Amino acid sequence: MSIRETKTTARAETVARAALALVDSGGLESLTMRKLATSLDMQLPTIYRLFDGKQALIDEMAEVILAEVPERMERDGADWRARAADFAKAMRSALLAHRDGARIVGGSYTTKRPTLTVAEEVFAIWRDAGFSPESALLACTTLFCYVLGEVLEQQGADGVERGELLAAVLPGAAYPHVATTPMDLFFDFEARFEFGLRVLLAGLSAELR
Amino acid sequence: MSIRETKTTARAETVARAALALVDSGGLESLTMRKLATSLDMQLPTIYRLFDGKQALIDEMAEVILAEVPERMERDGADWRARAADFAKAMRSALLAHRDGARIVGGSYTTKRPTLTVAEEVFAIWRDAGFSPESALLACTTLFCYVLGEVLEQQGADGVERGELLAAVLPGAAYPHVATTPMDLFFDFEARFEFGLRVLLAGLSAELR
DNA sequence: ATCAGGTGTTAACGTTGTTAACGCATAGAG
DNA sequence: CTCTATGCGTTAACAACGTTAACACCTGAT
Repeated sequence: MSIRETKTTARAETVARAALALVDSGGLESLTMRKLATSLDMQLPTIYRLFDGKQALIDEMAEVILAEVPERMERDGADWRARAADFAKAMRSALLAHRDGARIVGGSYTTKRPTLTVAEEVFAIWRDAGFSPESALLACTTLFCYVLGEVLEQQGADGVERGELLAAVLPGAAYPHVATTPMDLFFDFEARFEFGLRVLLAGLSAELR
Repeated sequence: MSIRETKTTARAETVARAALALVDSGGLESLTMRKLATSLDMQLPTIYRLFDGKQALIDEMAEVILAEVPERMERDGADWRARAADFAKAMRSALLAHRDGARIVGGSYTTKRPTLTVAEEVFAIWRDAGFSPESALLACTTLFCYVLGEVLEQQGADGVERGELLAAVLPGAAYPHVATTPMDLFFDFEARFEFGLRVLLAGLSAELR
């Protein structure tokens, strides 16, 4: 029955949200089926009645994260470049909104409604701009992979002491170029994203001609 | 003593290579300290004398993967665009050379010699092309993150049945743009990478001016 | 010959993901 | 109203995992 089906998935979504809260406070490695169960005042095997296993849980968590992407889009630009930038920023902020968000999304593979909704909206951006269906798909995957990789690196650097990297760079005789680059920028992830997004949009402009 | 130090790291590298062989045949989740020990005919705690824990092992594996990047570069182009493409292809093939290679590299964070060697060589590409130190760094991180994200998606799609995705797309009334895009291209990762690389290089050309 | 420091081994601890088996309630059929 | 079947929650347990303490060994310097 359709009503019972939505009821079940709504429950699964609640559990996935609780799992995300656990990850937010302790990182992905701290996510445990037992902790999740006690945080929800339910018993362990009850969770296995909602998900086929831990990976299915993580897939649902990825879905919850991606579902926030359309909500974070502003859609105020008519220009396709503004619309694409809008999407990229929304996806980035959705991934950053939860600790290890990029690892959760990148490690799962899903084909449910939120993913398709995002895909539909993003395809429209490039189709409206005049890209061919093939180029629109490729533009979509390129931007998606870049944002995913960038946030992955940012969230992976969270637990790392920056002095460690900067100190390793100091013995500069062997690495002259490394020694003369401003490594503070390496940790300025806003600047990195701004640069990468600008470069990608410029490249896509060239592709359009 | 320096000799003893290199001796130890050479042993650690051997163990990391054996771990990579295990991952190659069974995926990253199948990597177990116990299996690794028996595959090397050594006892479990011996491995803990070489690595502080499983994450340190994975860091070393990432280092082994990245160490192959310079070896895979051809360095036959004088044009900075050819050199940058050379690096990107070398990094991609190094990540693809081992199952879950992108997850291993993306999930670890290291500052040892192979990483710095790669960084040095890649920085040189853009510095020689006339980029400022800041732009060279940002160009490097942008390209790195894109390649990482792209390979991550490719290797994540390995275990997925393609018909599943294509079938999910079929109920096309709700998703007109999705339904009219050639989804086979989604799994043509060579074409995806070629497109993304071209776009990035075009965008970086624009940045140079 | 003695002693110290690194190397390998045995055994175990606490946790993890996952599942089998059982009891309960609730709803539909007679 | 009674009987029955179907789904849900609970108890208990399994096998496997990462990690570490304790001990035995061997080698090389004093």
